[in-house]
Amino acid sequence: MEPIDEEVGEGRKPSRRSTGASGPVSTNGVGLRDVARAVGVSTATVSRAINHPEVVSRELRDRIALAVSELGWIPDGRARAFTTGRSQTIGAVFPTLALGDFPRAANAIQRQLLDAGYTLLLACSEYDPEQEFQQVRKFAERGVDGLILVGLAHHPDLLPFLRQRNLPFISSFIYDPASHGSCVGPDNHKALVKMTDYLADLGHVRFAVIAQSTENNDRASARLAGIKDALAVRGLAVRPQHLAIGTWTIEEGRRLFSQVLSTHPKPTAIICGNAPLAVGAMLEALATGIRVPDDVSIVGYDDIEIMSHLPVPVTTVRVPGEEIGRRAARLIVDRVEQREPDYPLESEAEIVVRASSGPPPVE
Amino acid sequence: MEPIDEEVGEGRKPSRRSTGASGPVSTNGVGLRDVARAVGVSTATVSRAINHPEVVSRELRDRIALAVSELGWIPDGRARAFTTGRSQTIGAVFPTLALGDFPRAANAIQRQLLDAGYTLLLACSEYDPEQEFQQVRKFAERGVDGLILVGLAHHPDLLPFLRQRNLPFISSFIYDPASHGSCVGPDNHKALVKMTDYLADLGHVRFAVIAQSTENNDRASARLAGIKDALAVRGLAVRPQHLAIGTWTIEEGRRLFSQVLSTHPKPTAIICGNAPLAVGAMLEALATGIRVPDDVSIVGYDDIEIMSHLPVPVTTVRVPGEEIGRRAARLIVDRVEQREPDYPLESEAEIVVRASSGPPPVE
DNA sequence: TTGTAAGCGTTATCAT
DNA sequence: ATGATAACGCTTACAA
Repeated sequence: MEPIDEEVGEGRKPSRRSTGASGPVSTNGVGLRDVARAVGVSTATVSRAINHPEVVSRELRDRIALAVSELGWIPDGRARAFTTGRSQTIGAVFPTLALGDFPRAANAIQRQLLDAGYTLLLACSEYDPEQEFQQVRKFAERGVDGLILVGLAHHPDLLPFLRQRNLPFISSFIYDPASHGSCVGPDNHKALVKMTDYLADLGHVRFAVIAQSTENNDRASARLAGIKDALAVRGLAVRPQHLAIGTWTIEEGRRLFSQVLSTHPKPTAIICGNAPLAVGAMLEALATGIRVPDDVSIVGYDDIEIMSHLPVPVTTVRVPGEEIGRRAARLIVDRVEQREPDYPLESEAEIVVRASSGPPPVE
Repeated sequence: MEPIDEEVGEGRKPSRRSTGASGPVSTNGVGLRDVARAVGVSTATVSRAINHPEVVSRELRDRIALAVSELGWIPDGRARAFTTGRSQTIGAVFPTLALGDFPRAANAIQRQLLDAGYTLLLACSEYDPEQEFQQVRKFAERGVDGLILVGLAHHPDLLPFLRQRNLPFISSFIYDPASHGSCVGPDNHKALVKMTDYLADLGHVRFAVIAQSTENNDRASARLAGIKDALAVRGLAVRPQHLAIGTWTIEEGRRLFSQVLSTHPKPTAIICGNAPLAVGAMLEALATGIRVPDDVSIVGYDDIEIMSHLPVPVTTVRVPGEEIGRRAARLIVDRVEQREPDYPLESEAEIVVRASSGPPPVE
């Protein structure tokens, strides 16, 4: 009844490559063929039973499922990716994992992707467009189905590259309505307008800003612009000596804080461009006996846990990192699978008012 | 001179799959064939020119290189992975990215892998062996060449699974000489023996421990055991009411700190099992007017930046996360490529003494 | 509902 | 040094 390939198929021609146990292939040795042979059906049927169960008869489906688990067959993702042209893999390039909401978001992305049947490839650019591009090329070579980037500013060759290869991508941690639905995140500019307005409404007029470099960082730029624009509306501006640019460490925050506070006239409100800078500023104030908010108000960006626990809890912009991550993952998957997103892409950045901000000191 | 396949090869049989521009294939359309045709050589030669340049004549190599860049050919990683059985991909499963040295290590792994020509697949287990196993299976399906895990305690089916599929893996953030060179990290037990000895030598006898659950976490277990063993040597022990188990948030640290400090007799030294717990303990002490180290000494684990910047800088165990990450990456690559590691696998955990620890108060 | 067989892009063997 | 070609494991159009 099934003498079909008794000789042809029995000992599937020994591949020249299968060098035995030490060979590169980790596919366990059992393939679709083996399952098919065990059940006495064709590989096509087994494949269908796996990928389109509804189209295979119940009885066969069960026997196949049994054989699969008995033989311990696991689909070979490499072969699958090869034949289908899909790797079920998404690449993400973050500036770093050691800052603000990035770790949270990365986590959320990965979980969400898992649910959608995808796996996350992760890399960091260290805020260097060159590195980002390199990572993206690497990912493209690896055959990712889509990419999650951070921000909209990239290496000049990056977008052409992606376009040419027809590789879907989205930008995260930024929102720009102009970008036809491929952005997910907060409107950084708006967020800092809000924050600045809040401080100005308290009566502040001399603002200092300590922030990370805006070079290659459109989120940071947008935030700085938000501050300047909000001030401009009121006829205010940040004096040059009140603008200090640095990195994203606590130490830097301390340094820049004392730097801007050693000017005359002193600023009465200090806006920090990221969480470590804010923490550093706060701790430096504490250490040097500067009273917050009586002498100076300090506000930050990113609501990481420490912000609310410092001796003087810090007013900050809360960016919903997890939500952004989840949405970024959904969005890229939807684009890859040619579905329209049916959820909001702009994440509300919220001002969390805590004890570190108050009216300016009376002069 | 080259009429060879004027008709056979000219229009490579239109694949039934090439559905045109919207197809799933993002391989840009240009394949090795096209390069070969353009140069007038066989695909084999082009392949060789790419992978074993030394075996191709200089002249041809150059012409091929030219054609490659002109046509914008990029190797199709999926096809490559398929034929070679190697995906040049390493999977890593971390408990979380939002704790201690994990982000740093993940970063370092990724960089190091890049240098070695590999790409990182990253996932989180949330300290759940079930999730970890699921992620590992996913990675195996995706065809990773090797795995970086954290710790030695895993789902019971995990190791058999990896062994059966002959998939190389290493354990990180832990050191166990017994595990024939597949571990890289600090000896957690030894580290806390050191720390406990340090405190005991200062004169402490009543130790409290606030730490995360040791369930499914052999690093945490080892640390706890280290404390207990070091104390036992001196005939000391942690009283039940001085042992508080929780998670890894600052808030939890505050809660557990006040919990153990509300006992009688009070502990004079508090060992915190991770960084957020230590930060929380420190901030709670500060907030409630408990003097550190005069009333109580507080020590932590992991030397994240905030530790040295709190109003009272925290004595802690410094684990070289970046070094661990780099070594983990090198080690797994070496195993995959069947090389012997020629660098140390044990990372020294160092006690960083700061102001938060001192002699116990005189009674 | 199931089987047959082509084809995915690359690598590597073998022959030249 | 180079070319012809099989093979990798799976999916899917088409035939039955």
